Parts: sequence; structure tokens; C-alpha cells
Amino acid sequence: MKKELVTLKKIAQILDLSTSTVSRALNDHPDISEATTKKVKQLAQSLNYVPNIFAKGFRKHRSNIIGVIVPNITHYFTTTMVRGILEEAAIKGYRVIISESNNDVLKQTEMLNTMMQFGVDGILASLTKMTRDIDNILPILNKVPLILFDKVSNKIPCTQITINDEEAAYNAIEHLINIGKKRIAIIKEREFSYTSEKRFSGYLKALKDHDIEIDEKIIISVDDISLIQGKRMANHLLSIKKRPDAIFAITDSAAIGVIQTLKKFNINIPEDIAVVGFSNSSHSTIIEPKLTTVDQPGEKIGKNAVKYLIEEIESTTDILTNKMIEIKGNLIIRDSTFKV
Amino acid sequence: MKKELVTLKKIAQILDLSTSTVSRALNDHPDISEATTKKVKQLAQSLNYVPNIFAKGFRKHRSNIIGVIVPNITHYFTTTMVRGILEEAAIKGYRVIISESNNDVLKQTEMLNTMMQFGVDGILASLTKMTRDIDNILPILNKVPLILFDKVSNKIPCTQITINDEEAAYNAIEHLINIGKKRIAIIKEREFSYTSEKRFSGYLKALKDHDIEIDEKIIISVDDISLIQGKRMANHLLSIKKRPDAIFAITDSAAIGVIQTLKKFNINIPEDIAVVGFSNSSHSTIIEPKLTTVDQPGEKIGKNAVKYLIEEIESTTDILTNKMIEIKGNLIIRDSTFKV
DNA sequence: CTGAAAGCGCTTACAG
DNA sequence: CTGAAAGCGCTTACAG
Repeated sequence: MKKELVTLKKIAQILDLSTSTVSRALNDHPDISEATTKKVKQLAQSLNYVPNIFAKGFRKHRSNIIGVIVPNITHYFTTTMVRGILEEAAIKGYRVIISESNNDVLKQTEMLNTMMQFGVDGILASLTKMTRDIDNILPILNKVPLILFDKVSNKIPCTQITINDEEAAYNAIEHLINIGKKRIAIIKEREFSYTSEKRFSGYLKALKDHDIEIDEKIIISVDDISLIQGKRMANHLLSIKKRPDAIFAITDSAAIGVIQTLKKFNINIPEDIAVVGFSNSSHSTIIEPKLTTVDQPGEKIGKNAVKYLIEEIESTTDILTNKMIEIKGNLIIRDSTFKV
Repeated sequence: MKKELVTLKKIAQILDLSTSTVSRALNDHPDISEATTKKVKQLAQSLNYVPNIFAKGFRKHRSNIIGVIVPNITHYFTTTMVRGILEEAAIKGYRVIISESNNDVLKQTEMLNTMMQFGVDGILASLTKMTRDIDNILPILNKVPLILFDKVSNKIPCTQITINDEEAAYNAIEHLINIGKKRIAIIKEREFSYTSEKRFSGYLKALKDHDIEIDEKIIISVDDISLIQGKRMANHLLSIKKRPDAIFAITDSAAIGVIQTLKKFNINIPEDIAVVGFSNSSHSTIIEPKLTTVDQPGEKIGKNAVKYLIEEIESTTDILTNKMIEIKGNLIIRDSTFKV
């Protein structure tokens, strides 16, 4: 599988120059005369010269590789973020290595270490659900820039990029209030999750601002915010005395479970009970009625994550940056809350 | 961001050994005494030594990186294959670089080249739709092992991994015949696509084997096999004189478009018209009625692709392998063809 | 404007 | 069983 390699040395020999000069010419060093530079570049091109990335990386202590860790790559929203990451990284001349933690904290730590060892220039991570044990992550910060996106944790002192969960949830609830709903349930995560808490506080705030009583009975926490749990919790909410007239599920999958259950009991959506999700997953337009939800601009999040990361990689200062960046998500109103 | 690096040299100094010995010990070279090996490994561990991957890659002309190119990373099925690739690669000690071609042939070529230049040990590619121009891809074959998966092309002499499209389509059609359908339409791709053609020939074969007349009028070819085209073609199929009593769409998204249109016209599924898709996308259980479809074992395809690729990478012979590997996909029967 | 030389951290044929 | 030495291909401080 070996090929006769074209190296700087070879080019230098042909042109009767030194490898130093050839190297400099190829890198547009100002010291080299235009004529030489041109000559070198031409030959390099015609010989199809490609620099040996390893020699280069070895020399410069730079890999131009970004490591990305996500809990689950099969989630649509995740793929849109990954797409943004790939695009932006390509533009900036970086390659992207991806790993999936499968929501396993141990695996996540292992992957962070492998990536470090592999010489990535920086890491972009979306954390597993129960990343309580920050101890495994903190050491990374001293070695390589780390930026968290989507599933973040304010316990880790680094730049974090999310969507404006609180505000978006607030808007979603306000929309429900505007269409006349007065008893709005929420299905959120039990485990501490930055995202879930933010959405919950948006919920609380909106209710308070509109003087709507907060009722613990319709604040539902689940371990695993899935379609199945959505179904289960909808069943539960239907069984309580004072039924809600709207359900806000903090993920689309749970919201879809809710809709499926409501339909099973022939409850009119949105007249009897309106439903709102979060994510604008591709399912949200397949389910009937189509789901009102918050569109999360995944690509934008991905692109921004790369931008901030490269900024840190290429920065000369060693100061730990600790920005909180919020990308705006928009409420998309569909039939599950408002029929035309 | 620099850290005091632990190198072979440092370990050697501390232990009063040569770097050669340390290197050998760490690599379990049989020449080195057990005692020394143990001593070296212990110190390496306690110093948290990690080999410099670039020095290693540089030395060995090996990156242990696999390049992966897919047309669209947001497709659920693609992500399942990617998951398989990531898993298998991790097991084998390879890292994975991913690129998205966005179904753009030019971008695809560019990416193949960047990957080559980047020193990947091998490439796994799922081709863009209209990869007619093989000329850009052939040169790769001389430089680095290439394996095609899912979207393959028999014009390129390399190992190819797909699911058993023809057989699976055959089974799908046979199922429709078994439930009493006699006039089965197909919605396939107009552009030459290996996958589409295979599924089409499975369709033809099944009809022939069951002595069912083949009618060009219900063989529909579209440019872009999407949900919208599914809707459009369902409309068309409803407009023709002798309506079909079943529709086989070669992708789930088109099948879902078909269902949505049939429902709009209050056509009973499956009694009046049954619908079958292909992929077992996550949408297929969200749509109502739930879609009968072919489950494509994406992870298995991904894992196999990696296995064959690594085999070629690590093989010493230069022979171009040209295997066609088919992974079996199973028909999943749901409400769109058969109600219990 | 150009070149000689050192060195990045590792592996490995060669020697003992 | 261990070591000295060369070399992978590149960049860069130093010298001229």
C-alpha cells in the first residue's frame, strides 16, 4: 500500500534548493523571493505534493483535530449539531473525531482520555445525563480547551453553549396561556439536568408572571424523559381529579407519547388538552396532530461551539474562559395547541 | 496550554535505561526481561505516560484513523451505521473522522482528498446519489483501502457492503401478495441508484414468481425519493383508472408521504390500499397506521464495514479485494399492511 | 534572500 | 537481554 512519497527533500533536490527554503516557500514565508516561491509551488503542485501531516503535527504539537463526544448520535437534534460542527471545522481547517458515550459516564471519561492521548487540539462535549462526578473531567481542562454544548454542567468551569431553555420554555407556556389554558402540567426530568431545570424555571416564571397557581400535582418528574414515559405520565395526568388542560413535555419524544395516549382516550387535542414539546424533532410533523414545539437550531449551536473552541485553541493566553452562550430557539406553533 | 511531557527519554533517565529498552518494554517486546518490562510499565503508569501519537504515526506511517464519508448525517439510518462504525473502530483501536458530503459530488471528491492528505489509514464511504464520475474516486484505490457501504457502486472495484435489497424487497412484495394484494405499485428512484435498482428487481421478481402482471403505469420513478414526492406520487396513483391496491415505496419517507395522502382522501389502509416502506426509520412507528417496512441493521453494516476495512489496512498483500457483502434486513409487519 | 543544522518523540536494524 | 545510532519529514532559530 506504500506510495513513493513526495517530500520537501525531493522537491529541494530537483530545484537545487535546501529543504528549508522549500518549506518556507510552501508556507509563504516573507523572506523567500517571489520567484522562488512560485517555482517551488508550481513543482509541488505538479508532483502532487502533500505535506506529511504527522511530521507536521509532530513538529508543531498540533493535530488540527477536534474531538467531539455526544451521548447518542442517533438523536436527530444531535446530528444537526454534529452537522454544524463538521461544517465549521472544515471551514477552519480542522478535522473532527467523534465518539459516542451512550450515556455511560465511565465510557465518557475513557473517551475524554483517549482523545487527549490522541492529541486532539480541543474537545467539544455534550455530557451524559448523570455526570455528577466532575472529578474525571476537571483534569482535562488543564491540558486542552474544552467546551460543553447542549448537555452542559455549570459545575465545570469552561465555556458552555446551550439554547435559551428558560426563555424558550417561558414563551411556550405563555403561548398556552394566550390560547386560554389555565392548568398547565409539565413533564420534566427528575435527575438534575441543567437543561431540564432551566426549562422548568421558565415554566414557573411564566405561570407566576400570569398569576396562575402552581400545583405540585401536575409537575411531573421522570427518570428518563422518553416516549414511553410520556405515555405513562399522560395516563397518570388523566387519572388525577383536576385534569390539566395543557401538557408541556420538556422533550418532543415525551410529548409524542403524551399525544398517543390522549388519542387513545379520544381526548381532543388541543381543545381538551393542548400539548407542547421541545426540540422540533422530525417526529413532530409526522405525529397527528402536528406538535407545537421549540425549534432548536442545532447547526448554529454546533458552529458556535467550534468557533469558540478554535478561539481558545489558537489563543495564546492561558486564562480559562467561562462564557455562557445561549442560542435562541423559536416556538413553532402547530396543531397540538392551535388549530386554524 | 503546554504541559511538561512525559517521554520515553524521561522514563529511561529515571530508570537508567536506554530509550530503546523503554520503548520495547512498553510494547511488550519479547527480548526484554520480565523484570524490566514490569518496572518500566509501572513507572510509565505512575507518571501518566502517554505515547506521542504523532511521533508514533510519523515513525510508523500509520495514523490509526479511519475516514468516513456519508451523504447526510441527519438520516436516522445513517446514524445507526455510524454508531456501528464508532463502536467497532474503538474496539480495534482506531479513531474515526467523519465528513458529510451533503450529496454533493464535488464536495465528496474534495473530502476524499482531504482525508487522504490527512493520512487516514483507510476510508469508508457511502456515496452521493449521482456518483457517475468514478474518475475522481479510482485514484484513491491505489493509495489507501476504500470500502463502500449502503450507497455503493459496482463500478468501483472495491469491497461493498449493503443490505440484501433485492431479497428484502422480494419478501416485502411477497407479503403483500400473501395478504391478497394483486395490483402492487412501486415508487422508486429515477436516477441510477444501486439500491433502488436492486429493490426494483426484487419487486419484479416477486411479481413474476407469482404470475402477477407487471404494469408500467404503476411503476413510478422519481428524482428525489422524499416524503413530498411520496405525497405527490400517491396523488398520481389515485388519479389513474385502475388504482393499485398496494404501494411499495423504496424508502420510509416516501411511504409516509403516501400514507398521509391516502388518509387525506379517507382511503382505508391497508384494506383499500396497503403501504410498505423500507428502512424501519423511527418515523415508521409514529405515523398511523404504523408502517410495515424493512428493518436495516445499520449497526451491523457499520461494524462489518470497519472489520473489512481494517482487514485490508492490516493486510500485507496489495491485491484489490472486491467482495460484495450483504447484511440481512428483515421485514417488519405493522398496521399499514396487516391489522390484527 | 538562502542554507546548515538541530530537534520534535518514537521505533528498529544492528551490534554486542 | 540491552544500548547506540539512525531516521521518519518537517520547521525554525541561527548564521551569513
